[in-house]
Amino acid sequence: MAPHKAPDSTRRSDRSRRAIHDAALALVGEVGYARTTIEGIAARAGVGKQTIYRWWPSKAAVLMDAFLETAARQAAEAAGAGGAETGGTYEIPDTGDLAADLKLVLRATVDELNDAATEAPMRALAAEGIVDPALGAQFVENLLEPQLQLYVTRLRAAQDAGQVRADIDPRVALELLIAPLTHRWLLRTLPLTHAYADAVVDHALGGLLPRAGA
Amino acid sequence: MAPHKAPDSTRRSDRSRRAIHDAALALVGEVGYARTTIEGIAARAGVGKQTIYRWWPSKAAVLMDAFLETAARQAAEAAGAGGAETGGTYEIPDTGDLAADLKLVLRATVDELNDAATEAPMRALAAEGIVDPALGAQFVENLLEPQLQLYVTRLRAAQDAGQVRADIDPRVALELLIAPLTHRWLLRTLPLTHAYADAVVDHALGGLLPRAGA
Amino acid sequence: MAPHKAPDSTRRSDRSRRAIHDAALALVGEVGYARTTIEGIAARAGVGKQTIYRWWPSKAAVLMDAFLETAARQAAEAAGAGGAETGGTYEIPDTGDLAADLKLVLRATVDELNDAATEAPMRALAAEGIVDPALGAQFVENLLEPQLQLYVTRLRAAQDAGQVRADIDPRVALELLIAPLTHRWLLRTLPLTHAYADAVVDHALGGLLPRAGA
Amino acid sequence: MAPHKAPDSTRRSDRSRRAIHDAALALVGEVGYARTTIEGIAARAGVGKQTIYRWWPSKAAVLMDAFLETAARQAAEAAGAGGAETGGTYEIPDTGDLAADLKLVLRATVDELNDAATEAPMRALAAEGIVDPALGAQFVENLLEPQLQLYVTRLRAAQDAGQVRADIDPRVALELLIAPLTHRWLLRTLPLTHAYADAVVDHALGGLLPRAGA
DNA sequence: ATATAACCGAGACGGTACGTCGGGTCTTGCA
DNA sequence: TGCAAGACCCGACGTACCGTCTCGGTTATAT
Repeated sequence: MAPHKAPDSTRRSDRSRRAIHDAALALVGEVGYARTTIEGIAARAGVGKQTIYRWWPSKAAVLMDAFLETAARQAAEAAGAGGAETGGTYEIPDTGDLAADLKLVLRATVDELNDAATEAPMRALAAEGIVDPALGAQFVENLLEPQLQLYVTRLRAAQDAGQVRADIDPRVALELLIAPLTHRWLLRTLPLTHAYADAVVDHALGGLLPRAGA
Repeated sequence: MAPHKAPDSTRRSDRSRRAIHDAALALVGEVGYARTTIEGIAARAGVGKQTIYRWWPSKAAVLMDAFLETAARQAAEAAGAGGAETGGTYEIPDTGDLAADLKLVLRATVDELNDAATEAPMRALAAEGIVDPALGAQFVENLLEPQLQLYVTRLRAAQDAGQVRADIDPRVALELLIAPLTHRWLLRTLPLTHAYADAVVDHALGGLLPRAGA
Repeated sequence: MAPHKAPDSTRRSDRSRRAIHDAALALVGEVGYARTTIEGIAARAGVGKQTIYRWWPSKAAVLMDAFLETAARQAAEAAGAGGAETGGTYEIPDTGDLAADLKLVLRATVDELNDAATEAPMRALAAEGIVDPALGAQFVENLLEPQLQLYVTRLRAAQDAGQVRADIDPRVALELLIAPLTHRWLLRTLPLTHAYADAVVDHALGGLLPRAGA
Repeated sequence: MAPHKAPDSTRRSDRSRRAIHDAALALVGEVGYARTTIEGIAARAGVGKQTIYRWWPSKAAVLMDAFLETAARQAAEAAGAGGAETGGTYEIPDTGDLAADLKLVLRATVDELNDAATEAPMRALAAEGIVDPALGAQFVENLLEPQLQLYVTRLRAAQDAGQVRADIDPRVALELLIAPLTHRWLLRTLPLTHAYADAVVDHALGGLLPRAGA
């Protein structure tokens, strides 16, 4: 199990790391994931191929890293800017009106998913994660799950406030809200709009069955 | 457009077509989608590479075709066998108990998705469709949408019977039911079980908000 | 040793045969021998590939046939025109002046070899014959040897007339005259000119050694 | 011109170069030129195809290189061995008896041409050079012309010694001697023997015309 | 202050697969 | 049955990238 020469990360060139991230994201955006190659990234970044292979195990890993870095930077900026993020990464607002809060957040999510700039690499990464379990786990753990936890938090708060039934499992509830958006985005079955986000919230909150009082 | 010599499909070898389908499915199952090559499919099928390139534009298209063929055959058999399918392709039962009917069908879906035999090619196809819009559209149109329509039908019947509120949009409702399963399957966030299917049905039908009468 | 279905040559389409010859010669002239393909010949001749494979064993054979046909036609025309040919195929003149007669014929040969129109296919055929003994034998027997025999005849006549030494072997003598031209043409060592033809005749007739009487 | 990335020849692998030469010569000898493929050479040499394409433009060029290398090595060995070569590459002997010297050398040439081991690749190269002017020029310049110059030297010496007429053009004379051998070898008209070499020398030296003193 | 060890750019290397071309065989439908 | 058409299996083409491997060259500690 010789680790086969672990490179010394203290001597790693930050300049190269950044250039590789940038080149990878740019190329995926321009020509798509499939036609993005390690050689192409290296050439574009002005970097030797070995420098990529030394630090990443695969093309997908490079891209993932680039994403995580971007996400981290954005989070840092958000935190720096102080305020609670909307569609971003920070926290779901709690105005007391659960429906309104969820619609706000899910509309922001819709906008984020519909953003042309990030769509290609995002899809590529998701697709790769679907096929490659290890990468998928990383994707979920680092990018998706933190977001989902925000919903858990918000829903628990709503339960505590009596706005959501106590026998609801927040994890299931959150998937009822999030999954339909993901579904439309990934599979492109129907357009992903604000109206749809609203409808999802309304249907999920209200349920399908006739209400006793109605 | 691109005339580029359309081959004469009346002279196409059915033997080869079938062999290619079989080889493609077998290889994807055995070594995974990424390591399945056109060359490998051709060799396994005992066929010239050109025969694949003559009739399909890509590896994904071959696989899609193989799936459609399989699905069509199963549908034909199901129709021949007469009965209403459960997890299959035919029809959602209507016993009058919507929750029970949905749980039955969704549990079957869970089993289908968890089937080790079809998982690899199914994931591969889905992933490819996520990145390639044309393929994705074909995937949705031919494999997914027909299934979804069954839910629309069943939900409308439930509405007519007063078991579902009239202001519910069946399309949205169905996505509330299906999307969470798809979500767990594609992203592998948490295990996809019968219990989860049941929970989804219960949460979706009942809604998150406290019921007036409760 | 079943001849594997000998085709019935009485039912052969003369139209196709000619079209194939023409297409073959045209293509070799236009794109060169190497880039001339059986498929290309068939397409150009408006003929099925099988029609070529039915009657010829190889691309070279088609070309050879085309040449023989052309040569035969020219010979027929020459014979019809009555006169003795010069550089052609018929007969070497005998004016009593051997040197002059040979120069006349060899100059005509030079012109023939330098003819741009026939050069490409001629070279191709020669080259193919150099590598493929069977084809080479055909080439020699049908195209070259008949020409060489004319020299034998003329040289014997010269011997009979006392213009050439009796101990000369006409076969060797003829090769002394012809081979240098062929050599320059095939290997492109130096330009192939009338002056060279004359020089070859002079050197061969006079020999290299000092003449006793000189 | 064609920038197209010139490879850095200082980093070229000598091991590969040699292996490719050897494989090429071996294959041409074993299966003939036409059935020798780049792919086959690469496989036999244990080399990637790209390594061949990186350094040579064509199969013929590989073979030519292999020949030149072999010839150069033999020349070096001959030079090292010190002595004057016979059929080889070094020098035509001058014993004062021109006829005998020429017969010696031409007989050696006959043996060389009849050598079964080198015949196939030699013919292939010659044939390729006949069709491809660039390759032919290389063939002539590097392999043929150096040999021919030896004859020029020897014939001039003979002229100086009064053994050959002063009005003889050594270049034409040499072709009178060499071309007939080449002719028989390339076109396989008649067997190429020592006796023929002798006859060519005798006919060329003595000439065809009756000698004054005879 | 200088060795000496790493990362780094560059790119040649042995490979695998690509998508295309053409070879030679076989089948179909027309004359 | 000959023929035009062209699908078929196959082998090779020349190219693109893979991941590994040298090669100098530049840093950047550790003597």
